Amino acid sequence: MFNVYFVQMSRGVEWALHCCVLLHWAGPDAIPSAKLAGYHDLPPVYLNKQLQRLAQAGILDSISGPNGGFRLAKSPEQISLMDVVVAIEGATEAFRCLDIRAQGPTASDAANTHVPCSIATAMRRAENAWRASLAQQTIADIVAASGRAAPDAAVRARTWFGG
Amino acid sequence: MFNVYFVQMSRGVEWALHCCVLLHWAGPDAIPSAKLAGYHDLPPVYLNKQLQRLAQAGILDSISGPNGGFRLAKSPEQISLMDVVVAIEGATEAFRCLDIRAQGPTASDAANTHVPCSIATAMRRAENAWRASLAQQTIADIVAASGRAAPDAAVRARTWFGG
DNA sequence: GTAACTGTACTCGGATATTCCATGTCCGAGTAGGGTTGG
DNA sequence: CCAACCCTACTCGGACATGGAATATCCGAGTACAGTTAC
Repeated sequence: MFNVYFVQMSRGVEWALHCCVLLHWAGPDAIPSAKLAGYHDLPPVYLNKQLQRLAQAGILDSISGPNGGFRLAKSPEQISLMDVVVAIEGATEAFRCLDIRAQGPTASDAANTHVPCSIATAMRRAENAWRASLAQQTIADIVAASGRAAPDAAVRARTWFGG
Repeated sequence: MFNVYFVQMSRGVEWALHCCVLLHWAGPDAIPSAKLAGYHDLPPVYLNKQLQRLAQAGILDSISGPNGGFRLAKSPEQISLMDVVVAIEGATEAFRCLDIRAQGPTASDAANTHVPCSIATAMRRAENAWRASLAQQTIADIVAASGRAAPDAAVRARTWFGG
């Protein structure tokens, strides 16, 4: 019925978030994945794979050929952290409930199968809190916070990509 | 500096929570891991491994020898879901920050290294919401909710373990 | 001089190895209880 | 009959295989620009 675990959140999520911020700072031109990877010494082809997922999710535009690359498909205000997590990790519930109550000698007890599992409910409550927090925060918030913490970061990034 | 991902929450967490509830229902006597496993058709030895961690965390008492097994070391009110998650998964932050800012050509920029990563901060905020929800809920709450949903569950479990 | 064409270099995109961690298993250490034997 | 001893069975506990997913990589498809050539 329910399946509950935590799926691993790959480090690709962190990469993707950084790239979204960098793409915003870099400006409207498309940036090749290799160049984005070079900014943080990430494996270029693997980063490309993560950016593909963002593109499929409609968060980025992908442009082939010379002068191609990736660029933001929406404004930073329209991209929540939840969107990025879902794009990379998939829409599967982080906490899947196996409903192990349905296994074993007591599985046939009628009361079990028609009543939601209290443990799944409790874990889902916690997960929903996590999701709500992610959904509230956007790339624009990250950009703003970074701007306050290190005002020159945007200029440095833009310079690096521009040259 | 920081390392941020989501570590996988093993299904062992779900098993552990179910076992805590079952141990409460079963009464003060120790229950062998094999018998707990049989209740939900779980791999006995592997479940034992998870229960070991709960014992090391002080959530369960482990008793060797005949008539041995595991029993709750605290009252259900004193065991939060967070305690169980930490016991199984370890105390590592679920979201580890790799701080990829410290890599690559811009790593030497002084401003970067002394300022907290905005992305790590945002992700940690979400994770803290998750942890807070887990910390608020206890095994006693699960027991109470299960009792409301299926009043005979406790009796059935006790009977099964007693016989 | 202009325009069409061709070739090249560069980009994404999906199919393919590799590594690592959760999962699952096996055997050893320790213990409590019962049976046995000697007094 | 009683008590001390030993032996067996049962439990946890840590060390050892296995599988699957995340990680990393390679090669093919498509495209835009530049150079070339024909008119």
